[in-house]
Amino acid sequence: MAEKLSRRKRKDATLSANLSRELVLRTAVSLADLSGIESLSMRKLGETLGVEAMSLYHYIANKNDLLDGMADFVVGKFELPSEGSDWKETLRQSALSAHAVLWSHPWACHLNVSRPTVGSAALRYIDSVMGILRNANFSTQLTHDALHAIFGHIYGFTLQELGIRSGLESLDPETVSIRIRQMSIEYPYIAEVALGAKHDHEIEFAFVLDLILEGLARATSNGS
Amino acid sequence: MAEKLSRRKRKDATLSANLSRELVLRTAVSLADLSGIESLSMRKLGETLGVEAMSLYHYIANKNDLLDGMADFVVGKFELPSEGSDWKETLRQSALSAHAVLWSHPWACHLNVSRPTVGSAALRYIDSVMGILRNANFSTQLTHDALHAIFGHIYGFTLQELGIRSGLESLDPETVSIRIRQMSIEYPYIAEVALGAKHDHEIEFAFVLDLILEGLARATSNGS
DNA sequence: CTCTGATACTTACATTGTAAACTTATAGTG
DNA sequence: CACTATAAGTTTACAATGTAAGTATCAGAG
Repeated sequence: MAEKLSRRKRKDATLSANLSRELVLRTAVSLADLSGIESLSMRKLGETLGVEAMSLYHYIANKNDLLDGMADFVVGKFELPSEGSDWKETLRQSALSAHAVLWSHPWACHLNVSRPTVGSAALRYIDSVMGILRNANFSTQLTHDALHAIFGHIYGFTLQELGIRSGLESLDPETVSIRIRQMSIEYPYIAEVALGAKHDHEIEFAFVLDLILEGLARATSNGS
Repeated sequence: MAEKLSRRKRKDATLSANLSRELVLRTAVSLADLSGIESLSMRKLGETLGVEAMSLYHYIANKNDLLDGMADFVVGKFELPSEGSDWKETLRQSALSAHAVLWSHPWACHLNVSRPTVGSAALRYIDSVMGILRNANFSTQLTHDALHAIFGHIYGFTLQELGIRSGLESLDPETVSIRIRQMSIEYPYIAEVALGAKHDHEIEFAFVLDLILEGLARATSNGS
């Protein structure tokens, strides 16, 4: 008994760490931003919150729930398309925002894409985009296809760029140019394009996005 | 000593399990197909090969190396675009093949997209696609952008469809229609589109693919 | 025969998610 | 006021994982 009491050495006051689901999620997000999602463990998360790992289970069901929450947290930052304006312009704007958000949380693409669960922020976003399309006289079918086209681009393209970025930042520029030169024998086109093309993820993202939006515009006018 | 000998109860003959990197990779691939990549452990892989986990390290450097190998193994099944024919048609064909391959190895998209390393099969594929584009008079810049557009579509779109598929197959149809009806209040457009649109991943994939290829065709004729 | 290298096994350890039982601190009730 | 239920946090424990380090077997070369 006395032993048990003596073991409780730390903080009688801090026993109320005043956690909340919100705080847990936000902390997890910044931890992931800082050192990658794969190194995010319950124990580390607890530690940065000044709490044991098990305490977190009062706010989240399990780690999957945490990851779901983080994913939806990020989606919640996407700028919603605004009703009433030109559909192409507002969807463009919104997609650019989504890309920017995902770019700043490199782990979020993977999360969103690798778990089937769809959070409320994601539902709201999807519904919003669909609303824009429907009100621009897209058929339900074309709305469906358009959504997939746009989301496919947002996630697919961003994932690629993130992969390239993380691949490059582990190498110094010296090594990169050596590698490219080595490749020029076996993979001539890759080397040529790597040397000849400029690299700007935002511009490229917008370029392909416009290409898709244009195509959709044409599909509506043909289809109706 | 005698103890050590007696402990060696099983198989004196099977000591030559006759493994190889190829076999290890292929087995890992079918294991992942069967029960998902997240449940693929070194111990299980060893077991299905009739070998202890540690023995595998003679053929692969570590688990990351195994995953890299698996990813590239799958990319190796993509049908290469064929030189000489119409660029749009051959790229279309090749992209459809990639989609089909990824569809049948649901874990491969994630692998390819979440690790920065690029295997030799991937390099060969990329170089091949770039060759087609360059020989169709695409500038290096446009070749670069086109590649990202196409790959972004292949991976982004397929990932989405895979997510939907795995989300649906964990629910019975009854539950799904109930869910949709529930959503119709808060997310009216989602419900409407879910009910109104047909679902065929191959057709949709091709639809968006054509949209991108058409856009690229237009971009070349404008640009040059 | 001995030596050597390849192949496989054994043991051991650190890290992970989380179940179960415990301890308080606090709020609400009589 | 005492009493008790609840919420918040801790402790301990366990199974699963990747893999480092060391050991044993055996084929072929000298």
